[in-house]
Amino acid sequence: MKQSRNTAAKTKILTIIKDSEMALSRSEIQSVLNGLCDRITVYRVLNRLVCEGLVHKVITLDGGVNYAIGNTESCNHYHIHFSCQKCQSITCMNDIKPSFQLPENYKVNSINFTVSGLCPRCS
Amino acid sequence: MKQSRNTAAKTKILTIIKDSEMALSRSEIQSVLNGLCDRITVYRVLNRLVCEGLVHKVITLDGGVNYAIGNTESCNHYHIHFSCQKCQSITCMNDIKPSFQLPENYKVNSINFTVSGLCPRCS
DNA sequence: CTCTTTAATGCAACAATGTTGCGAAACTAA
DNA sequence: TTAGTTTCGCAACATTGTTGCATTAAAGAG
Repeated sequence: MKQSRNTAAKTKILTIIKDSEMALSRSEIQSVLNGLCDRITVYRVLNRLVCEGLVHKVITLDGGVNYAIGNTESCNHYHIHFSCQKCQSITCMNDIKPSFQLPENYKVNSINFTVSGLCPRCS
Repeated sequence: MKQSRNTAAKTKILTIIKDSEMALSRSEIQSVLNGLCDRITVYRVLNRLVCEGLVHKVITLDGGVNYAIGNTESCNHYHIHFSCQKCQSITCMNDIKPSFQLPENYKVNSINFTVSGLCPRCS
């Protein structure tokens, strides 16, 4: 395993994600960076952060990829993402676990559950 | 509202989706078409089929867009998609509805619930 | 069956996302 | 300070998805 370094880009991007209440896309992050680094570097930093378990991906209803703070494992297991149709925000609802019953013979590894509607601010 | 026509491409694509047990991507559909029509036409046909409520989109865990037979409305409301990590198949589990409890003030419109793991054939 | 209207198609062009290779820069440990 | 490795920026490329425009074809009217 490669040793990872704390570069300016990585630190800044991690801070941006940490300070955001909602999951952000690569381009949203990029626009806050004010040219601190290249587009490709943002992709690579995000991949590294996901690998290192500091950040996890959130897939939006239309297939967009967003990033939020937190470990992928704990995230994939039984928590809900809320997607507001008005303000477009994606929020991790860490405490809410859905329940469901699959037929036998299906082995569950992870789930991705996105609920779409109106958040408290917009409703 | 535009009047829709039953063209060769549309008929063939609808048949492919109907006959498939799992949700297919644009490129998978394309490769079965054997050059019957253009890439752009496939996109347009798929969009039309979704508009007409004959087909619905399924977003995979990594943000890919797949298509499966059936109405979007009925699909978005409370049914699960199963994604097999081995054979990559995406299956609509029409009968299984997850249950969950959101905080007050959240208004739910639709859900997208994808469970990932091993299907019966692969486990 | 032919004509007319309008939807559908193919092509070119474009935009956005995401990846890879490579040389240059920067970090870290000795 | 030096050597080794990681990260960065750039160029290039692949894939997905959309739009405008001229051409083709479906389907109803006569």
